[in-house]
Amino acid sequence: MKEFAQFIKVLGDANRLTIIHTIGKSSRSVTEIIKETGLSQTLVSFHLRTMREKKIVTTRRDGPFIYYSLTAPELYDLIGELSRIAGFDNVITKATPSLKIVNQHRR
Amino acid sequence: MKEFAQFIKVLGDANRLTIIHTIGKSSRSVTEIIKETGLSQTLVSFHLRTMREKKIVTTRRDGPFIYYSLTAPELYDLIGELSRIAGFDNVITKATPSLKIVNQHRR
DNA sequence: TTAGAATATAAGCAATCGCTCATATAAATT
DNA sequence: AATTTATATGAGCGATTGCTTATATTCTAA
Repeated sequence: MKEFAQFIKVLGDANRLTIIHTIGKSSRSVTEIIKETGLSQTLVSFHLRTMREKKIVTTRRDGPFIYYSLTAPELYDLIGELSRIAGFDNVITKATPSLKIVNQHRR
Repeated sequence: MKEFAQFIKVLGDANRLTIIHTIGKSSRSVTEIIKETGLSQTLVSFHLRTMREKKIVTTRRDGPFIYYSLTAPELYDLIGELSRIAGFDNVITKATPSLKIVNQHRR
């Protein structure tokens, strides 16, 4: 039970949900995730690690790129279902990551 | 998105999942929850509050008792689904507090 | 073999979380 | 009215989380 709770807890973060949304339909490289979410490289790698450790995502290397995808693709729709019954009108499939770019910091 | 993430985060706690399991099929008073989960009164009330605030549970008063139930009953099965696809063999519908000890030894 | 991309990791810190203790409120019983 | 039962709440705490900064690793190309 504790283990399952931790699995859910990892899902319960806005940035990680954004990443899940990004890789949900088909796998994406880290660079692509960074571009599409507007999150910093370090932050994306940071979150990918914790999701990797909980087996939420898996990786495949292709040359210099590492592609991330959901370990269980059904998870994507299930989160959509969850947002629906929780009264959030399917956040996961609607979320617009482009809005985040505004919040980004300059280097 | 942030709001939805917080909703999920509240689900990601072993004691709260235990409580959800307890009230999942039909509503239970706080006293019943305490008995069935083995958690302290204060801890149960504490968790019920955070679930109330996130609208995960709702209450109905009957005399001195306050009965708690899931705001969206489908949540119960959905969590079961989630545990299944996450590879936890439907923790929510199987785990009773007494079984928790057993499950720790298995696996 | 060096440079430059792509990605990961460790350390440190503020914010949040989960819990307990003590106390408060509300309804039922006497 | 006083007591008992049922439930809620606030304050304080150690633990965990999410983030950033700085640095490391891995791969490709020149």
